[in-house]
Order: sequence, then C-alpha cells, then structure tokens
Amino acid sequence: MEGEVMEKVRVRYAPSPTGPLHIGGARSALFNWLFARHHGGAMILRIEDTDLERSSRESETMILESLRWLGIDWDEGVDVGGENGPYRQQQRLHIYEPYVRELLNSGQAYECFCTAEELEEERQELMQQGKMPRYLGKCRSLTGEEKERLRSAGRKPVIRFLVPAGKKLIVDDLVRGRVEFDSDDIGDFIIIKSDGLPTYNFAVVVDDALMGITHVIRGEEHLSNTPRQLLIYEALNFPLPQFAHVSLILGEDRSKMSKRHGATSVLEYRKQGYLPEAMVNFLALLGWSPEGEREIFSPEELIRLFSLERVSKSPAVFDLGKLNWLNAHYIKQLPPARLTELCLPYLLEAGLLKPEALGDKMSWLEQAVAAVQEKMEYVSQAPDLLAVFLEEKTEIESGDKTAQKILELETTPGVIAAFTEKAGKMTEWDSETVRRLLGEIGKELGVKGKALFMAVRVAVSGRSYGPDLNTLLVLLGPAAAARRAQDILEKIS
RNA sequence: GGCCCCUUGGUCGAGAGGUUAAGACACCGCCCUUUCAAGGCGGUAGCGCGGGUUCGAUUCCCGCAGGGGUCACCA
Repeated sequence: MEGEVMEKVRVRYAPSPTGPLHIGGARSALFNWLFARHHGGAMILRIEDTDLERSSRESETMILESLRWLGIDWDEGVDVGGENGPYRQQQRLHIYEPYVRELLNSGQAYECFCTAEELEEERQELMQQGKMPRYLGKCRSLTGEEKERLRSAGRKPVIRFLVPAGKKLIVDDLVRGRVEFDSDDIGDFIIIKSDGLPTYNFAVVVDDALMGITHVIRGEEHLSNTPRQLLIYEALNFPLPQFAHVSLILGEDRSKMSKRHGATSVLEYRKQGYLPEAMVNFLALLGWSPEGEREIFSPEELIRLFSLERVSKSPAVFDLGKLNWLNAHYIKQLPPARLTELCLPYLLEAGLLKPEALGDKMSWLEQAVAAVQEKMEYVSQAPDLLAVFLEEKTEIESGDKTAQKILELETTPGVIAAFTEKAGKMTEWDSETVRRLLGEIGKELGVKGKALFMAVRVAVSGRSYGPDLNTLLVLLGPAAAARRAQDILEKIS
C-alpha cells in the first residue's frame, strides 16, 4: 500500500452541518486525519450544506469546535482557507454550473418536471405491483415545447442524471475489496434540486474531483451511494479516487448508534468530562487495530501506526465501559493541578465551592483532588467524589449498609466521642499526628481494625468508603473533623 | 422487498489451512490494603448453521440464518 501511494495523499472530511458532531462522524474525521498525517498528505475540511432546510451555521460551529477539541486539524477548508476554496458548498454553486450544463448538453442529464404528487403516484403504483419504487424516466424525452409549457405553468424542474442501462459498476474498496453493483437497480437520480442546489451525490463528486481528493474515507452508509457517484465521475471524465468504506458504530443493542443509546455527540462527552486524548484513543480502536497488544496510544503513535489495511470490516459496538477505562487511565496521568482546573466548573456548578472563596483554597483543593484522582472515570464525577471534603453537613449515607453496621457496634459511640474530644485539642495536625491520635484512641478503648478506623471514617464522612482515611482527616482539619464527628454522635444517640 | 456489507467469548478485537484460538474492557477469585478504589496475579467465557474443497478447516467456496446499511428535491 505504501508503495502504491505515489501522488500526494489528499483526504477530506465533509460533514453536513445539520447537528452536532456525532461519534461516528468523529471517527470518520479521525481516520481521515490519521491517514493524511501518516502519509504526510493534506487534510481538507469541506462543509456540505446543500440542504438549506437543515443546515445551520451553529451546527457548523459545533462541528469545528468538536474537531478542534479532539485535536484534529486541517490544512485546507473552512476557517483556514486554501487554493481549492470556497469550502462551503453553498458558496460553490457557480462551480457546479458548467458541469451540469455539460451533462445536459451531452444528454446525460435531463430536466424533470414531475411533481411530488406524480412521483408519489408512481411510487404507489409500483408498490402495488410488488415492485420497488424508483423513478422510471417519465420526463426523459420531453420536447422543448412541452418543457416550455410546464415551465410557464410555474413548474420548477429538477435535473436528473440519465442512468445508462445494463452497466456493471465496480467499487474497488480499500477496506471491503471489490464490490459490484448493477446500474439497472438505480433509477435516474436527481443531481440538481428544484431550488437550484446540487444534491449530495453530485456535489460530492465535483468537489472531491476538483479538490484533488485521492482517498475517500467515509462511513459504510455511503457504500450504496458510490455507484451513483461512479457514474458521475465517468460522465464528467474525472479521475477516480480510492474509496475506503469504514463500518458503522453500533449501540449496545447492535442497531445503528442513535440518541436512545445515550450520549452520541462529541460535545456531550466533553461536557461529561471525558478527555480528548481518551476519546481519540478510543475512537481509533473502534474499527481499527494496530499490531501488537498495546491499547494506549498517543495521537503521534496513532499517526505512525495507522493504516487502512488494518481497518475492520465488521461493525463495532460502542463500549462505554471501555471508554471509561481509557478515560480513567488518562485522568490518572494528569498533574493534579490540571485535573483540579478541570474539576472546578463542576464543583462550582454543584454549589460545593463558592467562586469568591477559591483563592486561598486552591492548594488545599488540589490535594483533595489528588486524593480521589485514581477513582475518577470522568470529570463530572468530581462533585460526588469530592463531596466528603466539601460538604457543609454530613449526612449518613442512606443505603450504605456497612456504615450502618459500624454505627451499630457498641464500641462506636465511645470511639467517636474520644475522637471528637481529642481532635478538638490537637495543636498539630498532619499525617503523622493523626496516625498517632488514632492509635491512642485504639489503645485506650481497646478497639482496633475496622471498629476503630471505620468508626472514625463514618463519623467524619457519613460513608463507609472514600479517600484514604489519613488524607481525609488531614485535609478536613481538626475542627471540621471534630464537628462532623460530634454531629454524627448526636444523630445516633 | 431489491441491492450491498458484515458474522471469533457480554464488548473491542488478533488470527489470514495444522495455534494450548493473542491481547484489552467487563465479570469472578486471590494478593496488597486503616475503607472503597487503584495496582499485581490468576480464572470463567468464543470461531452462527448446513454443505462442500482438503490428509486437515475459525481460516477457502456455496447456500442458509441473523445483524446492519441503502433505495429522498438528506447528506
């Protein structure tokens, strides 16, 4: 493969700005980007906004933001410009024109004046006959006179591509191999809509050809569109790019990923506190695998290793559990200061921190964050994880059976009382003194192990789980720890 | 329904005629541990079915089944 790529690789990601960037789109973009970077080629970002109804600038902005967040950049395209612009199809209308004329003149395309009703009627008829609906070419041989009559009657025509009969169409796909289609299965399809805008199948070909795209890497849902595009490449005498159709990403029930499978947009994952490096790593492994047994890869490594040969043909289920594992891995690698920054917005939003009280608390907060870093899977868990440190009042966690049991031990009230009493008097308070304090209590009351440490843990946090007890106590400070313990003591007596 | 793609454990997946069928997530167990995790070690679990081809098929071919995609004036 390496040897076959003689000309400079040029790939593109061409989203339709009709919503946020989805997981599947992100992976397509990533594969294109990895391929381009691997081969020292160019990545192009084109916006396919020929659907006036559904396209929006807001969606475009979200998509660009998502790509940037993932660390995917582009050499040509929207926002950065380039020699082959403009990069929004709405701004390229004049470019399509001559090609449409060419097809019209050579008789490879024709105007169709059928109304939606007529088309619907034809469709129904075919269905009743047990045939599949497809355009039968009613307007293929309209005379100029007839066309004028329809035109003056207010009909706005579309332009259809005249599909030649009995033609084998072969897609030589880099991931699927040779795939064959028959032109007889394809009805004359629309290339220019009645609003004058090109359809996807037409614009994509003209743009890919004019932009010098060498490899079209996209989702498998486009495979069955490819024969139509092949027809246009041929009609316009454009050189063919190489195609690579990557399998879809499925939800847990093995159907195509959709909103009911939970979060599907990249921005939602960002919001939940997933790290871009984890997302990229995860997406890369969904449908592609490197040689060897590693699972953790930096973008640079992915670029070095990536190849289309190792792209899987079968669809992949989106496994949130694995994403969580990867994300937890990357969170563990973060410097506590950085993680703290990331946690801040969530803590503020949860009301666990007051913005004004932040300044002198930062280094303390950083230690608290460090104490829970290893159990965090995604950053939006920060409020839950850090509540033990930040809560005003401690409630006994309902449903925490272990905590309940500890509180019922007959030794517990004594332990808590002793702790409250002694902690209040401490002048020094660090890991070592806290350790000694607990030891003393244990010795004096003849209590040890769980009955001692768990009792204190539950007393100061209301929970049977949480960060390392010593760290928890040290960060809480003697006053707060004693106050909480006192509070719990009153609750249970 | 036509056409097209896909089929290795719960999931991602390695494998490309002869293997004890990698590895990872999840799960279970043990170790570590002043909790829960993390970490270390170990374990359970898989080639959809039926025909071929072959000395031998997870691997090649054909059917079937199942899943998915596509058949728009959406991309």
